Amino acid sequence: METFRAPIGTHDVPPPASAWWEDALGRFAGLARRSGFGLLISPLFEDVAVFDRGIGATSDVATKEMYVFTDRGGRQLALRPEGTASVVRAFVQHRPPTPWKVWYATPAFRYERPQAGRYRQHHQVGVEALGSADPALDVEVIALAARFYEALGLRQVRLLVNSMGHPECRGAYVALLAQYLGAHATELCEEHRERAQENPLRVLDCKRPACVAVTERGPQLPDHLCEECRDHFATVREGLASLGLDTTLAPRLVRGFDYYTRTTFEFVSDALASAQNAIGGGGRYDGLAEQLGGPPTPGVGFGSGLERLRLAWEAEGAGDPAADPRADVFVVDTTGGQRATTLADALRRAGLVVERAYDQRSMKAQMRLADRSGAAVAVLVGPQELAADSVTIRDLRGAVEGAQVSVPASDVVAAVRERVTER
RNA sequence: GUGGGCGUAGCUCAGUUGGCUAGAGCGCCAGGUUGUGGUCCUGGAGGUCGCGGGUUCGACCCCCGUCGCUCACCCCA
Repeated sequence: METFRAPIGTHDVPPPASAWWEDALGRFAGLARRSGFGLLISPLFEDVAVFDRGIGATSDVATKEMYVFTDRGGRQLALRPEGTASVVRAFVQHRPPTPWKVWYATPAFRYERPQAGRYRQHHQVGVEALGSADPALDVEVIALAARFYEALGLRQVRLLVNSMGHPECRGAYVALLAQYLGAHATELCEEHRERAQENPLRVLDCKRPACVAVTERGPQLPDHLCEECRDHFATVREGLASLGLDTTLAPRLVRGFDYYTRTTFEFVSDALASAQNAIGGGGRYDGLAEQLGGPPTPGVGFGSGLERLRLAWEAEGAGDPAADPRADVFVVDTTGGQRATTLADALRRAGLVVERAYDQRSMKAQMRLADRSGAAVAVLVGPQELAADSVTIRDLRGAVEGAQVSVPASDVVAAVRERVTER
């Protein structure tokens, strides 16, 4: 019989490890809600042009990493490779009142070779805020990410910031950079020797020593911003500082999507040894709504990868490994299981976490399962209890471990609750 | 796309210079216990040694191919 595996680059998160995901998603939802972000549900796939025009048709992600397919109606669609473009598409489609603040949790798909902290399907949480250019919104978005990491117990996180200016001052800088790179073309790495003029900003991102040596001595983005962009960036940094959030200026941080303007930022985990140490990132994208056919609308947001957060969390030893969800009570029934069905239902309706055995197992086997379930008490039903319409409640843990008492079946919820809340 | 490492039980792994019915721990199941868990003792189930081909009297071991996992480059979460 042929066996199947999850497709290359994808993975399952079975329990108990998935408990961490539930916890992280819950914390993120709470933080977002308290900051006035509402949940946006949107399709996993879009017209491929949403991403081409959104993240930039020349970007690596758009050119060679997208899962593109043609549906039965001949439409060219793509699985979302990142979160922002879809959100802005939804904004343009619905034209909600601004500021429009939404959060999301979504898988993202990129066709690339998997390695540590990199998958073909990964999962992101993020927020987007459209309709305001106020630097206070940049601060709010970045702070939300920082508070999320704190809430997960992460400590070894650094915040890198940069500003890419708006199209005009960046244009002037890019021209300057192109000229500089042209003069030093022979010193660049092999890949960029030819291609530097196509997209000069990309060279800033290159980690090869040859390129780094050239770009770190060349013109720096933050030094060439117009006055407005310079002020905006300064206000963002001051705002972050006022919240106790330290920033590291990263003048060559440009990130891989073309839509960014002004503020860009990246959170890196110093606990991750691999090259994939960015646990979250984002920035401003003041021209993106217009790119997608909407009115000129400023926007800012971030996305964070759950798989990498989990890796960072593990690397930091930030918490206990996910434990099995503990049961409150385990129902043992040696009379066939019908009583277990009704007792479990009653106890669950009372809000307790209830487990039971199946397949008419022996008393010993059921008690062993009860013990391993972590339940504080076992509710036992045998022929005697069945005849008397009672149950035996046995304490499995704590000071009174092993003690047991018989109660009428009608009192089971109260009797169990009393013992469970005690622990 | 390119390169390195690795594929033996559900999991983590041993397996000698190629040589007997391929092992251990954990987990799982049963018994020791005339209704009662953990610790302990005993027993049991479970493996086409990733797959295909080759060398050999003989392959888990050597060779080739292939698939998968993993790490790295590029880029990103």
